[in-house]
Amino acid sequence: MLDIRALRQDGEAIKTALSKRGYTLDLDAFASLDAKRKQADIRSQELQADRKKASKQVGELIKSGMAVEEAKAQVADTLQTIDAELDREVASAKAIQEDIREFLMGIPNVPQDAVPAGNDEDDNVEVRQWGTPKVLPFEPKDHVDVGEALDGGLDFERAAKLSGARFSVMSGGLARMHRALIDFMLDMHSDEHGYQEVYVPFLVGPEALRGTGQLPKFAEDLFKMEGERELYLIPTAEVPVTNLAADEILEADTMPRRYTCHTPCFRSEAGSHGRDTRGMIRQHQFEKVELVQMVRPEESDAALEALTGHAEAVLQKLDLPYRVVILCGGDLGFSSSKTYDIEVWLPSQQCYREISSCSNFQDYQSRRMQARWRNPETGKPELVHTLNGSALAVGRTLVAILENYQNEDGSVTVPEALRPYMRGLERLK
RNA sequence: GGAGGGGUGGCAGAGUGGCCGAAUGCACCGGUCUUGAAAACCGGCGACGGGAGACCGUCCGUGGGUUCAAAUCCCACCCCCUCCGCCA
Repeated sequence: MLDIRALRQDGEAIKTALSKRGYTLDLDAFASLDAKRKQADIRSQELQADRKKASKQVGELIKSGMAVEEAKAQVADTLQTIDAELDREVASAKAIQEDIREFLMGIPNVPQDAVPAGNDEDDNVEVRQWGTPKVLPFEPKDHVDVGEALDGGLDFERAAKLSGARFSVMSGGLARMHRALIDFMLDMHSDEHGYQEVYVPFLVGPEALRGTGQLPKFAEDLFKMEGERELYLIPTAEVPVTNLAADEILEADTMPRRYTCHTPCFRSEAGSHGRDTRGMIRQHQFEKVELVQMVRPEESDAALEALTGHAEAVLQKLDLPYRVVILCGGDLGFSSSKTYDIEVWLPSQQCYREISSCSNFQDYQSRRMQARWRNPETGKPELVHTLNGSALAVGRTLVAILENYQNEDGSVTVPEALRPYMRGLERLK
């Protein structure tokens, strides 16, 4: 959510910045809502103040010895006049406040200056490359062919029997490698990058989803539970982990907060029919190790660079070639002010595919969820900046390993860094 | 599932109809003292919205209600704790 004061003061500048992401901010609508709000606010506050004064007067009269009924009679007329108008004014003030809140909740975050202009992923700008795309001395198979050929490997048909399209079953060595990847990533972030591992609920209420920005606009992307309680399957650990700070005031000496968390993620993929239907690139259920940070505002730019580096470190240890791109305005997520995507090399597609997304949300999420810290310089609670990134999407990491580490005989070499997590196993056959 | 207790400022905790946005303690900030620090003492110190400001309004888990007046009384819901039962 944007700061309403900023919108009043710098409406035009914000509108211009938002146009970079293809969003047209209706400043006239805002101005008229805000004017209406102010009018209703002032009027209802006057009435409330008058009413309060009259009530106090009754108390004072009684105390000075007047009979209760007599004291009430003194103000009866005033109260009657006020009451006639008050209910209406308060109700309309409330309604307009709510309208403004909904209006604000529907505006995406303002892209930073560094975000390049552009409409879609084709306009994203490469920042750096790491490693050299592997050239295999044979025709590379894609991860589906590699995985299905393994002894106990990938099985999409049985997954479909259980749950339909976009699910997978893994077994044997592949299932173990999948689990090993999670362990490997969590250990790395805890031991080397200074994150605290957390375990969180996989079902959350609507308030948490409003806090991070999935609701109210993107309900169709979520799986909603049946039952008397309104609960949703999390689409990413970002939701429960970032909301740990909701409605809290963090002490400065406990910051920055850095959390790493493994969860399954559930996405309806409502808007992506026909895209990536083959294999496990785009699934309704997948595992992800997430990094989340809550930092002082002046530290968030540097924190994004560091966090992105932490995600990159996983690929470096696994020796998987990748590149980092900065998302253009049109491709930027709703709540983000700046996002780096990390894309891993897939030999079968001869291109880089997204495996991580690292974002700085600045105070956009924290304002929605009222996540604050006590600034020692001012003594006041101020909004924190939040960031997160995948480090990494586990399923896609597995895809990248299957493709980049495949051998001509159909076996898959286990990346060296992963072997300690797989009891020394060197090959999947 | 049954019985009871409870949700108040950053934390702890008082407050059972008007003088309460709220005692007190801790924490925090400023000052005195001190070579410095600690201690002691003095003062300050909730959040949000509006206003140039004086100020005004809202907020005591949430939502309704009673009343001229609600943290305080009534109703519903949510959450937490204790005991019993059940259970991975």
